[in-house]
Amino acid sequence: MPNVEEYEEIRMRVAPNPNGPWHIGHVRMPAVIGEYKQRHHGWMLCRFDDTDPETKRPDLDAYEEILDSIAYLGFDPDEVVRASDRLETYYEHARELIELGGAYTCSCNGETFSGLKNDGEACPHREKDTETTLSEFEAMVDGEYNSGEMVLRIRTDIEHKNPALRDWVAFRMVDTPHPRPEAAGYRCWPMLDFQSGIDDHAFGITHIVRGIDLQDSAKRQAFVYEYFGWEYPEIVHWGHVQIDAYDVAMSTSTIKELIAEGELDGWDDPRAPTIASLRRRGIRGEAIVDAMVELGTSTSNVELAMSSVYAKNRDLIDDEADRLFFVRDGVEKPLIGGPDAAEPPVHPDHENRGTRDIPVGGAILVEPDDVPPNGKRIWLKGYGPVRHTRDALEFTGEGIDIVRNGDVDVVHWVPADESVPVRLRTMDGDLKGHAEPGIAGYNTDDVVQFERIGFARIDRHGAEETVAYFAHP
RNA sequence: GCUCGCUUGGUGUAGCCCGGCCAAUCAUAUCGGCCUUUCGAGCCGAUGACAGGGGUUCAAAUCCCCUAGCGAGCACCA
Repeated sequence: MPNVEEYEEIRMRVAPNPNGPWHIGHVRMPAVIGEYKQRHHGWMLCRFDDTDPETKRPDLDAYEEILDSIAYLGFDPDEVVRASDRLETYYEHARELIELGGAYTCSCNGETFSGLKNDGEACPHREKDTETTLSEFEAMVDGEYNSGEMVLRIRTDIEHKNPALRDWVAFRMVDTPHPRPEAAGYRCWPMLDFQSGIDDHAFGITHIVRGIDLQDSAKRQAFVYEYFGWEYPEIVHWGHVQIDAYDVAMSTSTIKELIAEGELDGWDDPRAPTIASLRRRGIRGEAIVDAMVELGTSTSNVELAMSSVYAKNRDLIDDEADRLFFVRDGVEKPLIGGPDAAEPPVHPDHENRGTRDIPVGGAILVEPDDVPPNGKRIWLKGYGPVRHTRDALEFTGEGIDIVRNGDVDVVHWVPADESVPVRLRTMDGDLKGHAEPGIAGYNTDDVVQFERIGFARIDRHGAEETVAYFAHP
């Protein structure tokens, strides 16, 4: 953040549009702001920029879902507001701005004005007197126009060399009522650049972070700040984030469509690049925050490697995740000789957590790739060495040296009779298999490590099967 | 078309404002070794980058110019 030493308190805001649950890209803002707040005793506002009841229509559930996502990341905004509660404030500022000669009402249609603007020519409404503008604006506020009939424009510089800054729209009419009952009566809505500009000043925001798509916003808002004699906050623009490892596009509307079409089970489908999905997979918010913070705030577009998130998460959960065996597509083999049970450790780094006692029975399941060729040995982890003879595995009783010498692979296994059917949901689809009986003792939200496969979160124990979500290797 | 911005290894990042300490930092990734009854973790090692070209300077990743590539805005979306 630039010039932090010049402020007593760094005040930042995250300004989501509540038009759906968050995907991974959305959390970059709260992650970075939240992290900064914690490091430098900053202040965080969550302001819902819900000023478009029509094309980016707010989703009433999203307000809470977004706050929930922020909490999941580990942050707590100091204040939460909704722009749709603050219309009167925006109107007041608009009136003041009109008095200052900074705005005028305009009834040009979009195409007409666009043409004039691109030629650097003013429209006839620009020279209206203040009284007319004021009364027309009140008529806008009172809802006397229909959508498209009248807007309030900021008077900037109609010949500005950057056409994007010329006399932009501050308020427009929207016929569709806002979904929030409290705001449903309003028809005259501010545009983002106006609303956001007013609010950033009203809340004493010192540092704004936003995407490069809003590069021109500050330049537009600067005209308003100039009229009011305000000082513009410090600003950081950053590029877009892409996430590798996902087939599904990171776009609220795309995900929404895929869910509607049944391609995805919901917002928490493991294949969806959403916060709900990561959460269900047992990935900690902190891991996401760390990875996001590492991306920095460069203006170029960046790609977040999920492996980076996984590495962070592994650090966080490895120590407490108990070990379990899970065999995918098990091949059943009779087991001849050897002990009746195995006692592998609950966690190899923490002997004091004890052992898992796995009954062996007369046969076990191993993964197809782990079945050794006839006559060759494998070491059943936590149990001992066996040799593949004809169609069975025969206990040989050799010492661990055969593994140390590199001759024998160590593989995981489960008893054929007493194992639990498990469906492991992954980004690449569901895997069926069997886990050792001890899995029944874990509850929803527990994160375990399936040895030689990876970490997973226990989702539920159903009548037919236990469901787990795969986090990462 | 007009305007604004960006470009450091596979990925991300530090450095760039205020040129030398940068034969370029750290992380992740990949590969190899040690350790290990797992995947992981740990320890050790390796791989690998200043978009290209000019200029200024004793000295350029850093300043200037050009080229290329990428991105954004020019909405009564956020």
